[in-house]
Parts: sequence; C-alpha cells; structure tokens
Amino acid sequence: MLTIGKLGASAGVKVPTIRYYEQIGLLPEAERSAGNQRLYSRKALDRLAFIRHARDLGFTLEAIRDLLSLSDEPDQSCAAADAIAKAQLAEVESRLVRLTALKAELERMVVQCAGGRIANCRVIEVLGNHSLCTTDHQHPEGDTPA
Amino acid sequence: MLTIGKLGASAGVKVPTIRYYEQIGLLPEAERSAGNQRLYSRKALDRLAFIRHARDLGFTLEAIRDLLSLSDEPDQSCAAADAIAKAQLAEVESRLVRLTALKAELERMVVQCAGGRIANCRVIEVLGNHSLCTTDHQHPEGDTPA
DNA sequence: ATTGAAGCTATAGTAGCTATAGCTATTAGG
DNA sequence: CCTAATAGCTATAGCTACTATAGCTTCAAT
Repeated sequence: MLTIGKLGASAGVKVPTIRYYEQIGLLPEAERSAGNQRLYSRKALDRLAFIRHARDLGFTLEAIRDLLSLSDEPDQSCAAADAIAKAQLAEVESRLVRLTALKAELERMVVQCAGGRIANCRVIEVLGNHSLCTTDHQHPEGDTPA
Repeated sequence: MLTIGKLGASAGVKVPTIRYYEQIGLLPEAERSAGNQRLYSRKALDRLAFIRHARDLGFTLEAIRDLLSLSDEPDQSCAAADAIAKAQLAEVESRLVRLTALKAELERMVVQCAGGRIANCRVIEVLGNHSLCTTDHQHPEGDTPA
C-alpha cells in the first residue's frame, strides 16, 4: 500500500491533485490507515496513471470520467471510447490550425517591428487594426489548452 | 456615443465581458447617461478592438494591460512591446510543438482501434500505458489556449 | 522524547470569462 | 400616453482544473 505522497510521485501527480480527483469522484475514496491517512493499492496507481496520461493528451476530466467507466466494462463495444478519442483528435487538429495562423500573424508583427518609438511600432499598430492582418486568426475559446 | 450593447456588437465582444474589463481596470470607467447607463466614445471602441484583437492572438490580459499602457506613450521605445510579442510568439511555438506530438499520438491511438470490445481497445490500452507511446507528449499547462 | 516531514480538512485563489437574479431605463408600437 | 419588450444596471455565483494557504495531526527517524 502506498501513501498519497508515494502515489503522487509514482504517477507524476501532485498530492493536492489526487485529493481533488477523489473529491470530484474521479478516483474512489481511498482506504484509510489507523491514523486516517489515505492508502492506495497498485490498482489505484494504474487508475491515476491512466488519468494522468489522458490529461497529458488533453482529454478533459469529463472525457476521462467516461473513458474510465468504459474501461471498467471490458465486454462493451469500444465504439464509445473510439468516439471520444476521435473527438479529441478533431479538437487538437482544429487548435493546430488556429495556432498556426496565430504564429504566422505574430511572426509578421515581430519581424516588421523596426525597433523605434511606440508611435511607429508595428506591434501596437497591428493590434489596433485587424485589417493589417493577413490571416483570419481566432483563438479557440473555452477549452483545455493541450 | 454608443451604448454598451452597440459597443459590444461593434467590437465583437459580449456585454458582460466589457463590464468585466472595466471592473478589472482594463477599460477606464465609462461615462454614464442620466439614467446611469454606460456611454462609450469612438476612442473606447478603438481600445476595446485592440483588446479583442490581442486576445484573439492569444495574449493574456496581463500582457494586454502592458501593451495598452505602452500604446498610451507614443514616444517611448517599442522594445517592450516587441518583447511581449516575441514572448507570445515563443509561447505559441512551443504549444504548436506539443500539440503536434499530441496529434500524432492521438492518431496512432485512433487508427489502431479495431472497433472490437473494450478489452482489446487500443485507445483504452494506450491511455493505461504510456510506454505504448512513441512521442514524448505533454500538454502545455496553465496558459491560455490560443 | 523530540523534531521535521508528510498527512489531514476546509477554504480561497488562479484566468477569463459566463450565467443568474432581481431590479431600472429606454424605446417602439398601438 | 401607456404598455410591453428590450436593454441596461449591480451583485453574486459558477465554470475548468487545479494550486495555495492556514492550522491542525500523524508518522518516521534520531
């Protein structure tokens, strides 16, 4: 059995984050020692590593919740899991497109800055006037960064 | 003079967002009509458009605060503005790198899913076992998504 | 026995908004 | 002129996914 600190170190997750996952029901309530400290099994480590890995791939906690309950039913079709992964892929792809446009625009801004006074600064000027942009950039709002 | 609704429509910013920007001091306190409603000048529209554009390019509100105060001093050197833009570009570039790795990994997962039972689902399997990954993906944490 | 690290709970804070409740002001139509 | 719809107002709470803090207890080592 692992203490919460060891568990966190093993899975690469901070201790408060583990408690947070328990609080929101992503991890089951841990067993407790005589002194009321959480104790974790190897199975708990697997589950946490799963969560960590999915987070690294940018899945939301909601998606992870679904993936976890799917993984608890090995006989079910994996179509649902596949759909979640595909949605995440689509999300990442669309973010890549927009980020690429952003990068191009920022590069243009930075390159054009001649290093003079603010009054002539291309950075400030472009920010104040979208029509100076070449691309139709727009940031992806309201979703996870990954 | 524009009402807050017209201003928002002109700049592509929602009304509560404008009030929020005022609240955090990004926009100055608006003049008020006899009936206590906010009234905005053309100058306010320019400022809001600037903010909107910078947000679209992924700048944080903190960075925008700095850019705005720089733009208020036309005689200053634009080195600081340039530095902020360069930092944002670097941020976007590093996010692009990580997102690209994520995309590759997600594609691998999705392609390998044969559409059978969860027990054999590649998606679930890969999530549970990072060593099945080829890339060293890791999501960019704690920053704006754009 | 004592000290330091690690654990506990509960609460608040982070970014950048968005939503809600409950009110008042303005405007268009009849 | 009156009314009803729309737009505005304030204040507060909620969102994601944590992170930080305060003030306490337990544990491991010396």
